[in-house]
Amino acid sequence: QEIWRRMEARGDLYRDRYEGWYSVRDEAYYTEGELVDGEGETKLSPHGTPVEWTVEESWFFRLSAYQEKLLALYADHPEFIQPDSRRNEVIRFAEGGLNDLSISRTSFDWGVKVPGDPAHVMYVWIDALTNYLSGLGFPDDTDGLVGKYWPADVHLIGKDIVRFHAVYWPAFLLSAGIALPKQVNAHGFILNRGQKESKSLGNVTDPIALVDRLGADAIRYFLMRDVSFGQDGSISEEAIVTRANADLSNSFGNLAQRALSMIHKNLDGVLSSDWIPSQADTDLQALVDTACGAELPVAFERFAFSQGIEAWIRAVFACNQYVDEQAPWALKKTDSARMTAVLNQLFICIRTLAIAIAPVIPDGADKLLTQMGVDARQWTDMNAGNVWFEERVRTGEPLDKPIGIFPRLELEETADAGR
RNA sequence: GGCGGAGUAGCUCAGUUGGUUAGAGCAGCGGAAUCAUAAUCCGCGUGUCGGGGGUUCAAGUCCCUCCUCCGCUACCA
Repeated sequence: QEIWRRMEARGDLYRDRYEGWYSVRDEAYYTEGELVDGEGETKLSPHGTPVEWTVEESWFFRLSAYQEKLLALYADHPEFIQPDSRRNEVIRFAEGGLNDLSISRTSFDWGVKVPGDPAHVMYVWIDALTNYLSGLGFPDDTDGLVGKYWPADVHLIGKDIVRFHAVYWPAFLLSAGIALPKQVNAHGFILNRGQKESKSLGNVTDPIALVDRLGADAIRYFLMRDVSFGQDGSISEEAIVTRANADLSNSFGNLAQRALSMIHKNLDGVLSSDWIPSQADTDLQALVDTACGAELPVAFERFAFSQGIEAWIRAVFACNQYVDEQAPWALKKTDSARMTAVLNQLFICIRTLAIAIAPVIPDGADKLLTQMGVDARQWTDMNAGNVWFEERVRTGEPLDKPIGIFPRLELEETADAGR
């Protein structure tokens, strides 16, 4: 209501009659062109619901007055709408002319009352979008939440609601004299085997059941790794299992398992800093540090999750390669000092890898680091040298026999592969 | 209809402002190794870069046109 009052004070609200084809079931008006012919003389909405010519008193927002301001905003702040393809769409839409918005209804009474006009309740755009602010307590800010969290860094939304967030919402805020969010970033849809999920097709995935079968880590990893953020992505159980087994079980999980096992068996689980790194060791650590401390975070910052994870998995590959080249199981008989160096070096790298990927697979990363005896409080100093390692060595806590963190996933035998 | 995006190896995709023999992962084939979750490592790709035409010394990368798919938006009647 406060925002409403501010917009009204600005002179951007006015009352008028609204008439048009209205569908009670859809709670929406349609233009003549959108209607389809029904039986006889009747008209139907695009969704096939009945419509009738309705005349209603309604409050309007002068969206038309904000066309130029919005276009200037898009031009001055290219990052306001991302990705570029969506930005383009919005600009074209705004250039095509903005009509004033009907923002109140009298046909139902549940909802936020219009100040000074109790017969009207606010329509969905107003009360839904303002939740971003009212959820923080606005206009009251005794908790300091509004000051702390607004303006938002980014509205991360689905591509189907770009217009509300990139056109209507900033216009409302401009009118009410409130700071705009810094960015609206639209992601794509997840498609089931390339098809949009729908009730009528009966191909809706139950996310809870999927998590029960495969685990949240595997699904999160797949979505972040295989779906190019901003575009639609195709999902299937086979694809998730294939990806999780290849990267998490075979490459990363097995790397941890083989390294920790050797530390447990050959060093009695005891870590040591009493070794001098060779060229191969420092090379490996540099590669891992660059991937985890620079490439991944930089990519994540730009919402390029798949690219960030790609850098990470390359570091995992490098570690496996290192293990094979150094062959600590052979060093065990020939050069136990060197074996100690190799295994401790691996321990250091595995920790870095686990911390870097923790946002994507928090459960597995947490289990692994706990198993390694790495204090969760040390997760943040990924780039602060190896101080943590000295501390870890000093504790003298031996590693127990490691337990596999990412068991290979199996597809359900049941031949529901048809769908 | 208008505007925009996409069409690259069996699959999922990368390919900077046009420039050496077009790349990665997965899958597949061959080999090594045996510490490890039958996991790992090494080697192996003759792809009409959607079709056709053009510009250029040189085009997946620019221009024209056509085909297919997708998104946003409009409409004569």
